Amino acid sequence: MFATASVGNERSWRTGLDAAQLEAVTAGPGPVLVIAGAGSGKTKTLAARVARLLEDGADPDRILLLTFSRRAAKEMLHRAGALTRVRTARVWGGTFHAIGNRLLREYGHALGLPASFTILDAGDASDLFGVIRTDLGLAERGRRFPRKETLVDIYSRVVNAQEPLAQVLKERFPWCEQEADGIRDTFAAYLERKAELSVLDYDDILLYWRALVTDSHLDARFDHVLVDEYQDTNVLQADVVAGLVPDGRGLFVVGDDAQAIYGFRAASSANMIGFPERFPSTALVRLERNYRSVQPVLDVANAVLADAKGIFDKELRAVRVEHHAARPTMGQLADESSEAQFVCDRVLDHRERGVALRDQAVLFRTGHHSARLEIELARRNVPFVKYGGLKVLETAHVKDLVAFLRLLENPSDELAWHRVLALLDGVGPASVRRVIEHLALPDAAALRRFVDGGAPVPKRSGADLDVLRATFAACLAPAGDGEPLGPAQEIEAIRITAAPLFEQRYPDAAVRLEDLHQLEGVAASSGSRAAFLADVTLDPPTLTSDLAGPPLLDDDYLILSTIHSAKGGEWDVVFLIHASDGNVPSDMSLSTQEGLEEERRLLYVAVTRARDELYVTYPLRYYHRPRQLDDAHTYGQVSRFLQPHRSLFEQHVEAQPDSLRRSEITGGPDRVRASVAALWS
DNA sequence: TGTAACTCCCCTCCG
DNA sequence: GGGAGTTACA
Repeated sequence: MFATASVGNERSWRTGLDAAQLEAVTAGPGPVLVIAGAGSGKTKTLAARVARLLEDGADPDRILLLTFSRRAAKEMLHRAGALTRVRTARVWGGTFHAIGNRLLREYGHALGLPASFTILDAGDASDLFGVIRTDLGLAERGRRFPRKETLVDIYSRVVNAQEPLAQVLKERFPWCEQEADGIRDTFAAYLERKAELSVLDYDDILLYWRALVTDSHLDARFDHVLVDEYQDTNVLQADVVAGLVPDGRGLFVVGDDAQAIYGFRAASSANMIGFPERFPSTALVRLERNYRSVQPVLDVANAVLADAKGIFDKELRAVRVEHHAARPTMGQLADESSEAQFVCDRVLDHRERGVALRDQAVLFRTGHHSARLEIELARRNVPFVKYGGLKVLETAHVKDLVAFLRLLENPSDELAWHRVLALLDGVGPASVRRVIEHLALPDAAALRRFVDGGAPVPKRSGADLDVLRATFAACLAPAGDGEPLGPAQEIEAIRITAAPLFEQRYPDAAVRLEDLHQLEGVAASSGSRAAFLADVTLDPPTLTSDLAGPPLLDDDYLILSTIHSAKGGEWDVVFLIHASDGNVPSDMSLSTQEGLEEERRLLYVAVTRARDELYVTYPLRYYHRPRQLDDAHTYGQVSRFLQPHRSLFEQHVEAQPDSLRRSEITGGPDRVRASVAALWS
């Protein structure tokens, strides 16, 4: 359908490209490294490159486009499709994890991987570490063995950065160093248990994929590999890429070291900086003209980056000529409620003046920073979608549902049994263990036997047990015509039959069951149960149903997003809220210089999302004061990265409410007075 | 012995 | 607000 765009209006991939973009698009087969500043037409360039390759006769099934979100891949292929008559449907596009998953299902047998494996999300992985931690007797009283979440973090760091455990402990988890032996044991047990359960975690997908491209002797699967956001790849991902195209022929990567914001996931812009050395014949192209923002916005971005360390010199210059472009606004609000109201008011103002809601975005450092705003938006009936933050998969009831589905997929999945059986009133870890022993896992027929014969649970759990058996029975027994149920129908059956279990567990069961209802739609588009489970693990939909409700397709809605999830996005009007020191930079990142620098780049990413107007706001006062680790930072004061550059903003200072007593001002009255006084001195 | 109830503590970013 | 750890009860 997109191909029609070119009919009668001969649009080709060359249309509207500037010299540098054209150079990148037409550069030889590769290796090509494109260093693309913010707003320099990176997406357009990648899309045009794909279109050009297709027009030159490349086989779409042998083109791979790796991005950081499924959304980005979709958008790029959509745009490529509009630039050529060749169909883009068969081009491979997606995240490293999604593509890795797909390839491992197809070729994993070459590595001896089981045909069907399930994927552990971060929560499952930490549950497994919790079990191991207890089994090995490391959770005993009075002992300060790392928490299961910490174990996952350490493990993931070791794997993703490919650093020895001792080094990781020393540099990043010094308080765990004396437990190194125990940690080593848990890691060994973790590997064993994953193999027994036929599960892979997120890191395994990359590890096995790398093994697939480096150790096995499969012929090259792709002729062209294009990678977006290359500055945010880690060692493992860079190895995968290099393995896909060993001599770099066909490789095209795009990145911006000033936008490297995934250090916590072991990403390193060293991959990008070192690219020309790894691939000596690299053609280097720089995209430097900013087409996105007006100059006053770029002035702020440049100021933020000017103080950065270890970044190539960059000075963003606006191509757009807007003589009356306003300066960005810095809003100092009395408290979080005022901030939410301020943002709502301005959003609605802009809409009145013709800027659709979907051309506006509100960005923040962490998922819960939007809580106040979400309530205010819901109160005023302003529809919104939120990216980032809590994912549906991380909520208890959805994990329950997924556990049901995982058992239907793989009846030997012990972790899923744990979760499902724990729904029964009166059943705890001990009963679960008994049931699992009774079921004699692994056994493909275990679920059938459970439905037919029950299981040893305490007497008072009997009624609940019957509900559970009935639920599985409803999923196993095809309705009437013998056609097996699809994933959506299974969810429906679980939601309805197991409703009593959810109702006794969750006081707000009605809302949660409605969430499950919503998931039926997602499942319906996934095709198979296995595909749905992979989708929901690798590309979890964000949770929106609780307040404003999921916007209807084609509806106009405001975008709420963490800064991380906003990467690659752009909007006419951008609000950055909670821009206080301690939030941006986050107080958790202050201990190291590299952490601090990453926070600076994060702010840079946020600022450069704005086309026309930028608002940076922060509340003077938090009623629930964020914790303060030391005196090096305060809340209620604007980010240290912006403090010296206040003159680049219009100032909006809200009067303090009468109820605000001097002693209550976060950060101390003197500092606040000084920051206010700085406005007119 | 195992579960429920209670208390305390800590809270990032993502696939 | 939720998870981990501890105590009280069946």
